[in-house]
Amino acid sequence: MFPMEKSAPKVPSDRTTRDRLLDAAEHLFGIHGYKGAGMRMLAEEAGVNLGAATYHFGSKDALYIETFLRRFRVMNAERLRLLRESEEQAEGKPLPVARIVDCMIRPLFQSGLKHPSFQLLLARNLFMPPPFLHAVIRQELEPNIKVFQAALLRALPAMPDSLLHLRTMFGMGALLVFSFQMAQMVFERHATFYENVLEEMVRFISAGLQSELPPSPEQWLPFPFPPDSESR
Amino acid sequence: MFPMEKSAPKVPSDRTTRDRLLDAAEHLFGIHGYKGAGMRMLAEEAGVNLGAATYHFGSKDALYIETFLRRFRVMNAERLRLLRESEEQAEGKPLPVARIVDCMIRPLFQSGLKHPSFQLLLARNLFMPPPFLHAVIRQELEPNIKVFQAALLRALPAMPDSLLHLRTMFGMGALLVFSFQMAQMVFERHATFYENVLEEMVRFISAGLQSELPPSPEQWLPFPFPPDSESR
DNA sequence: GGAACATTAATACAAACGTATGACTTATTT
DNA sequence: AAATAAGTCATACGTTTGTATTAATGTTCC
Repeated sequence: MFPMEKSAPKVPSDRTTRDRLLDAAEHLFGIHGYKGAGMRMLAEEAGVNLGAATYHFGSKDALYIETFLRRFRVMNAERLRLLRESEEQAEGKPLPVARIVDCMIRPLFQSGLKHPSFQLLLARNLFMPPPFLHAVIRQELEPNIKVFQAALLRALPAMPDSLLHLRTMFGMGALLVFSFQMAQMVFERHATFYENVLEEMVRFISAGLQSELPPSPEQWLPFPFPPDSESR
Repeated sequence: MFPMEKSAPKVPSDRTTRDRLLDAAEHLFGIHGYKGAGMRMLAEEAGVNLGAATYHFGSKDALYIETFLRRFRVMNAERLRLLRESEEQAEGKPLPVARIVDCMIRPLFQSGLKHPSFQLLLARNLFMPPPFLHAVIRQELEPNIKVFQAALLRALPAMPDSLLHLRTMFGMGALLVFSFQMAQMVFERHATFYENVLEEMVRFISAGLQSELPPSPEQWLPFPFPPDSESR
């Protein structure tokens, strides 16, 4: 029933079918969304048989999750790596806000230039993940968010937690929507000076984060990220 | 074949079936998206027959468009009204950036409190509209964007067009994603001090828009809004 | 009151969906 | 070389999809 139930030394065999399926899934799920891309469509684009998908992944959901995590994990790891590297260079001193934001954003830009389809998929899923993905994303993203929040709090000691949380979410929104648009530009081969755009985005978000504190004490509930859409 | 081909003085009759269908569509399309909500689901929630949808709207696409435009139009009109009102009060002097941003954002907050389902629908469609909606949105949004861009340019005369355009887009992104999350909070009856959040968002976006100009001349292509997803 | 129309209702249809199955071919192992 | 496993393939099943069709029921006006 399942591909490697016993023995199976190192998944040596395919390396083609399975990966071609993943690539096709990344591409088509990114463009059409989870509901918009059917298994037959994927199989055709990948040039494999319809049954191959069920064989290698078990179900559409599982394929979707795997497609998403494949790059999401390395992107998050890269984010942490950059931040740690910066903090080592700073030798104990709190990092400037812009630097922290840069560490957060840069991997997304880099990944977007190499894998625009994934960037579409990513934006889709951070915005409105299908229900079965929601927990996965949260679990994968949570440690990341914690670390960056902590770094920002060190850089902005006067800012209340809840306010920073809200502002971070605004920044995420700007980043998210923009990355979606950028992916389509990359897709259409509209080469642009993305380094400039990245700098500009860092400036925008940093300015927002550092803007003056509100006169009245802020009062609101925490907004979860990402929100779960299909829940109702 | 069609409901009011001739005579048909004033569409007097229903006022129930048709509107119940629109309400159900707003609710379910908002939550599940275009692909996620089927005609039978809508009919059941509205408490009407399946055929009624085809009869009153012709097709699923048409129903979707009408559901979207019903509130989108009045929201945009309200935006323009607020801006014009502010400009009259200013008597020729350029408005402060924060004021312009407020006029842009406030109607969305108000609408979100009254019609959270529509807010979900709106965020969905501004982010990744189904292909058949793309042109509609663009046409409806274009004059609005022009007016606000002009007002911002008057407030920020030193800023190059392309930079303002990019920063505006960042702001849109923050607004968009947040409105999606807010809608779900409203849904779950988590009453919060939304006026505070609104102020905070105005502050964030205004700070981003007014942040220092880049040292090097910016160079990039214009990013379209909204981007068309399904196009590839 | 009956003709003309507007609306609702029940049912049918072809297409697309995700998944399951069993036969066939290729690899790997002993 | 035989045997076992891994992978590929064509095909089929049961749902669900959006829409079309046709009959039944209200409603309106002369």
